[in-house]
Amino acid sequence: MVSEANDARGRGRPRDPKVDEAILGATVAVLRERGWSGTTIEEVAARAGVGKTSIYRRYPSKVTLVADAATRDRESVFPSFDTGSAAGDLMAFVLGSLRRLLGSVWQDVLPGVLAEAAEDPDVREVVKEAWSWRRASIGAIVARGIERGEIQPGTDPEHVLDMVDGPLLFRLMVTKAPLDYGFADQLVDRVMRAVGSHWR
Amino acid sequence: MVSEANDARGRGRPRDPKVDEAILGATVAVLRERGWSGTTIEEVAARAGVGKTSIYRRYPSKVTLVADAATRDRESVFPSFDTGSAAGDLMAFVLGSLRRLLGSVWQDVLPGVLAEAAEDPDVREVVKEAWSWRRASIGAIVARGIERGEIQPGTDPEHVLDMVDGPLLFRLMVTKAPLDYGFADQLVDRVMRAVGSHWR
Amino acid sequence: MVSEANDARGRGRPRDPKVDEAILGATVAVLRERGWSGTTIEEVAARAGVGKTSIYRRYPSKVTLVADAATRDRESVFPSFDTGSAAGDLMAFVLGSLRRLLGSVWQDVLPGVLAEAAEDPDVREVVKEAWSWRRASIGAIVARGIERGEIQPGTDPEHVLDMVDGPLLFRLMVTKAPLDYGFADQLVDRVMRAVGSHWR
Amino acid sequence: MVSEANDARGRGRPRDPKVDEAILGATVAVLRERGWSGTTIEEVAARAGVGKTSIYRRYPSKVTLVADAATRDRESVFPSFDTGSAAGDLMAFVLGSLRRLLGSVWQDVLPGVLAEAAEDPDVREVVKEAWSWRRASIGAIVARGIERGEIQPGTDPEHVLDMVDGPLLFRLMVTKAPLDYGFADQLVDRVMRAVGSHWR
DNA sequence: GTCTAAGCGAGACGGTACGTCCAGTCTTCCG
DNA sequence: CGGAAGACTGGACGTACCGTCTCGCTTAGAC
Repeated sequence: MVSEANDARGRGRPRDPKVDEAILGATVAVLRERGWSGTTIEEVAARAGVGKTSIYRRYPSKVTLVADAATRDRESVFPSFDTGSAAGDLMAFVLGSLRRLLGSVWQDVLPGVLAEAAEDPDVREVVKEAWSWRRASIGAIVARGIERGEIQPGTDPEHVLDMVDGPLLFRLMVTKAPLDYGFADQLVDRVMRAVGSHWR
Repeated sequence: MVSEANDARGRGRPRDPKVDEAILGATVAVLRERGWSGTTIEEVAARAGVGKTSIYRRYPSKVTLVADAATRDRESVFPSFDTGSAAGDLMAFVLGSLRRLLGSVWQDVLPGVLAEAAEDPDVREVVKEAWSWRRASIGAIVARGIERGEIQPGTDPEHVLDMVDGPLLFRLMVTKAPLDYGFADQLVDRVMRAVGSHWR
Repeated sequence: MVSEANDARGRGRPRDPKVDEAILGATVAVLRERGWSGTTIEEVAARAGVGKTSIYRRYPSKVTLVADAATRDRESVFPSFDTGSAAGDLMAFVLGSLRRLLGSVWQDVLPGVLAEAAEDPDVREVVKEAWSWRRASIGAIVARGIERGEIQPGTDPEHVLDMVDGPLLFRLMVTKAPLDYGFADQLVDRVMRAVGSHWR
Repeated sequence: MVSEANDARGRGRPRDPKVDEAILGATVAVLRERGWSGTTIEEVAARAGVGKTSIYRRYPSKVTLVADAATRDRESVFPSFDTGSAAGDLMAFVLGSLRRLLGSVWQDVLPGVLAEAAEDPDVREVVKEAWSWRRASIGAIVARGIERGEIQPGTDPEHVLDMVDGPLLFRLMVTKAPLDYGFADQLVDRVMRAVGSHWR
């Protein structure tokens, strides 16, 4: 997400990668102890031992900074491996998601980021980008499932994403219901009932 | 949510109901044209021709004000009538939800409110409260379905809520995918496959 | 110079005179220990235990704040009393001026204020205002001198002001030559030679 | 004032005189359209098509840059020629001063430079240096006048400088009264009355 | 003909202060 | 005493420059 091809190799002093690191590190630290709304650019800058300018030069807004920091906090992406069955793949994906989510700052910042995204199209773009790997993973799982005959041909991966991430988000942001193994199990069961060829 | 019972009938000048109205009206107007984060108590007060004090006397925070205003914007609650079948009841519920949501300020306001709720337990309480009628409606639908033998006994209404409001929220806040008749149809189909006794 | 008729007696909380005092006091203190350019609104606010807003509400700029503070620092105006002779009056005026100037913050801030005045017409107005009592004093002295026959009729007080404040300013800002009794003596002598009827 | 002797003739690339020119030209331009305080090193650099470093390599501060630029803007120094009488010499000097002053950026820049000088001893040195030719000119005029018997022996040229540059500065910075022929005439008259042997 | 120190434009760096905006509270007067 | 007005403290915002520091390059005298 760092983007803007750094190999512009334009003239002038190049950006110091240590500063990049310091900013992201400080951002994660502040997020952890102050939460989304308690996080200010000012404090991040102070904590990173960096001028505010150096942050604004890299990120146009708090939300882009935080999104980048959260993305890097843990390597949020994990391999979508082939377990041999669609249900297995899904289970692995859901459990992996939960594990990463619960351990990272994403859990704290997601509501704030999504709120911002609702108002700013640029942020929306960032969010979509950040979600694309999930879309891709589900797509792969569904494709393999169809090949194996476990999932109905013509199944739209987007709907599967609705079924997986929808309840997850709902619990995270509204009901605060637990995101545990039982939840994952039910999720997989529902998906397989909805799009499976001969589930149970 | 209109604040505490006004019939304290204490001494002194009673609250002016015109002020209540002016505040709520101005809040909705400002929300519509500035969005959640662009809405400030200051502007609402100015627009309503009211002192900031008169707002703070009624609402402890922006989020409670907005929640009240949004709730009244359209009567967001609607009766959950009995259509004769579980699938019909669900369809009615989902379509009603969509109709109310898409026409009201809730749609603009929800992400912001949920973000606030993630950090402030008081707000979380408000949100839970605001969601309770949906929980109740789903509960009633499920109960009738079980009675009729359409829905598996022991079905947890909470899971059904996950399946209905989860994707809805996900589309609203993340993918911005359409919330239309087709979506509603799929939603109902999935729910019935997941918890129906002999769907299709 | 506080101006803006406070007796608008409009509704709303009236300005707190303690805040006025705190601001001016802090300004003088900061000026003394940091000098003109080292004085920041930020520090004045902090020192006064006052929000920056409360300063900006009263003064549109640093220079107006400082001008007001300096004016009040010592009652810079002093009575122009009648000593019986034009030379005596002038001497009293010059010595009084020196005494007040050297003891107040004016000495430190004058260059900065005048620099600002050179660029901002509003500030120029403030300066003119602040100088008007000197113009008036000289005017009175000249008038009395003409009456007594000591000063040539038709003498323009403005020129006398040139002769008095010009060298004073020049020494203060350029040569840093001493502003002492000898200087005052010479000043008076020159003025009397230039506009006196029969000096020496 | 062009900075230190360039004939160090050390190794390395010599300074590009085009850069010198570009900097000074841009400085004058920016001074004219933005005034003293609106002039920033950053803009001068941009306007000159030059790196900030190239300016800082030549001038340690804004004030030295500006002083140099202003000095070169017009050849501010002019010969103090012998007109045959002290009054004539003085008149020539004053009129020359006015002519140079009013046409150059000095007029805009002087207040700012003097304000800086009030706080920074290094700048004060620069100012004193810049004023020395005036001191010298007046000295020469006074010396010739004494020789001719027109000016009282023992007259301190410094006082004459007070009487000439004082009112000039005062009008320039405080009263904004006109600096015209009449003013010059009065100035000369006053000086001659104050230090002349038998004026009129 | 290399070497090499200095100059060059560009622009990132840590900082500081700016003036603005809101939050939520407090204080006045009017009805 | 309720309500409107608006001043209060406080703190983050995003901007603008400061003066310093790399960068990769050019220039031209010294070797």
